[in-house]
Amino acid sequence: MTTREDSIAILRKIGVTPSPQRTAIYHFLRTHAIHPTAETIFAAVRLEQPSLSLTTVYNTLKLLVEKRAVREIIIEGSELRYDADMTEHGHFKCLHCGDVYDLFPPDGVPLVPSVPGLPDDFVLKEIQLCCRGYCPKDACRAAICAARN
Amino acid sequence: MTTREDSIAILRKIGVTPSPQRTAIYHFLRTHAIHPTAETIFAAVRLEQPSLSLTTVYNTLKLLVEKRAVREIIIEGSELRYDADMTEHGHFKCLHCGDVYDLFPPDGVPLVPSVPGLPDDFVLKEIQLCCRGYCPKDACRAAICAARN
DNA sequence: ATTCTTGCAAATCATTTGCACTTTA
DNA sequence: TAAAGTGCAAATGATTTGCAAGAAT
Repeated sequence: MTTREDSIAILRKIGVTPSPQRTAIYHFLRTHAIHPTAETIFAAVRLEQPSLSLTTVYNTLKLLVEKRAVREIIIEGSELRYDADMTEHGHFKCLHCGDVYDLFPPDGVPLVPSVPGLPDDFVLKEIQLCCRGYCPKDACRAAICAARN
Repeated sequence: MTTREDSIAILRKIGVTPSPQRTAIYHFLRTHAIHPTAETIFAAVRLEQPSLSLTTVYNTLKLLVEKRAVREIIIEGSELRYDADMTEHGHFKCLHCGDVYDLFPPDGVPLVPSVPGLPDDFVLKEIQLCCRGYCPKDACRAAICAARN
């Protein structure tokens, strides 16, 4: 489940005091798998916590990333996005509509089975896979031809 | 070869007027596979062109990316890096020393053989693969244990 | 002479920092 | 009441934009 209680329990487990702000931010991330930016999180959580500051959003995100409860993902330069789903998965960004999709490999299949060209003496800790292309929406399919210029 | 003449010829071929600034920027990228930031390029090219402005570096990079002569790569958030090598390859960043390595798959092996979890009706245009871990340098290997905290 | 290219200065956007205030243990 | 957490305002860093001056066709 993904109740607020669960989110609080996880925060406690990782040694983060579940203040109202932190709880709201983390719970928002857990219930909205939309890879939000700090700004998006701020706008959303502010609705229930009008006194919330952007600084607190940044502080909390930094803390959660350090505690490995949240992952920073890079989909395009210049802004970081956040994801509370720590299972291994990649991302796909539609070049037309801009939507970002999660790519979950089927059970038992690693996201990247092996990294071609990585020498044996390198120690791999994490993989970021981000693909770009066109999603199946009609408008986006139509844009494929237009992009061939 | 990677002579200045070659760089100029490529710029001509893609319809970019090879001004001294553009030529110097593009040639720097072609001869320094170090994934430089705009700032790094600026500092380097400025040595031979003291009047060069950072704006011109950004303008030129944007133009070269549009013309697909250069690729924007994202290795960590907050800054874009540039790469004139358009062959398919990934990157590996050492979490200890910060060095970025290219990952060239052996001949005939695709960088990512298939993307697990990508539905058939998505059209794939490009893949960015960025790995993190520890490189084989002694100091970096030693840092692996320290990181287990 | 018109268009392209450059470069300065100012603007913008995401993020961080310094510090004072508030809350909590 | 000491420590932790929050939030405002200012600072920073990367990039973009507006615009005037210079170079090229």
